[in-house]
Amino acid sequence: MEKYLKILKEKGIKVTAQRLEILRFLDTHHTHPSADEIYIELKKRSPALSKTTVYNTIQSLKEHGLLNTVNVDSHESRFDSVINPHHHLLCSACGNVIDIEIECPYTRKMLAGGHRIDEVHGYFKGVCKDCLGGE
Amino acid sequence: MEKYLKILKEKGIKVTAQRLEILRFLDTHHTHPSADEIYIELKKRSPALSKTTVYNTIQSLKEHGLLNTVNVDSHESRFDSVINPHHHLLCSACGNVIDIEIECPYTRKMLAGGHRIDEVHGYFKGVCKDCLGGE
DNA sequence: CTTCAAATTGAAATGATTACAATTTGACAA
DNA sequence: TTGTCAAATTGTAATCATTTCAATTTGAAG
Ligand SMILES: [Mn+2]
Ligand SMILES: [Mn+2]
Ligand SMILES: [Zn+2]
Ligand SMILES: [Zn+2]
Repeated sequence: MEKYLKILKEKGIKVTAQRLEILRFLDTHHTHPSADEIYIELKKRSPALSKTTVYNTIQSLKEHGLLNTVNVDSHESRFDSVINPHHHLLCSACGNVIDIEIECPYTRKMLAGGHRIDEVHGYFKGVCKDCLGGE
Repeated sequence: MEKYLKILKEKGIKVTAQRLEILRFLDTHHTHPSADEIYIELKKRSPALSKTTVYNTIQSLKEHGLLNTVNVDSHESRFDSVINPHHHLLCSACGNVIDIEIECPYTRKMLAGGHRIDEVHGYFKGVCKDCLGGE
């Protein structure tokens, strides 16, 4: 509650009820939701919410470094308020996007072949541990 | 010419003029073109070409392992007939997609945290060597 | 309380991709 | 060579995520 208000104020982002709700949702649901999933869920408690506001807020939070976009699924973007560098797996069985914490040396930003690297995205496609029916 | 005909026959893909042209274009232009770029370019010499055919052919070639999709640019897919595993950089200055040949241990498919990995995609965003104006 | 730039809203536009039905074509056999 | 037919091609229309836009509302400052 106060936590999100504080985050917005620290970043100098104007505080609105919609931004607080979206920020809270992302912070309490680490499921890498799409814009539509955020919209559907929050509209239950805030029926006046507009999908445009979801997109606007996502962009604002992204510009201030409070969330990252996950494009492992090419047909829609997903969003992640966990901003420490990590990779993602899209499970073709359950559709979930799962965090992959691997020690890839390129997880941290650096130079590769003379190019300047600003962002690193590691995307895997496969079948998650749970769907494999493992022990 | 004969090269592409041979490739299609070996894979058991029915040979058509459109498939030969698209395959040749991808093999001679390693620029990671979008479906629209392939369409625009080939339509110059084959005015009857349909964009649907470009999409259909891309899917067919992909299913037979003759091309990969590059989704470093979230708003449109790009295509690559170089099928050995490698990563990609999207330059925010010139818009080009450049191959990144790095020794990431996850370039080859393997298991990570109990999940089964079928595809590995490494996407970088930044500014390419040429646009940096470096020596 | 007033003010006003910024945020929100809903509707319309955009743009990549897919679905579909009619037409054409490639491979094969007569 | 010709006939056949499943598969490929084509153009149009539909889909769907995302963006644009103008009107309305709201948060923060004074
Ligand atoms: Mn994540
Ligand atoms: Mn490539
Ligand atoms: Zn799964
Ligand atoms: Zn460049």
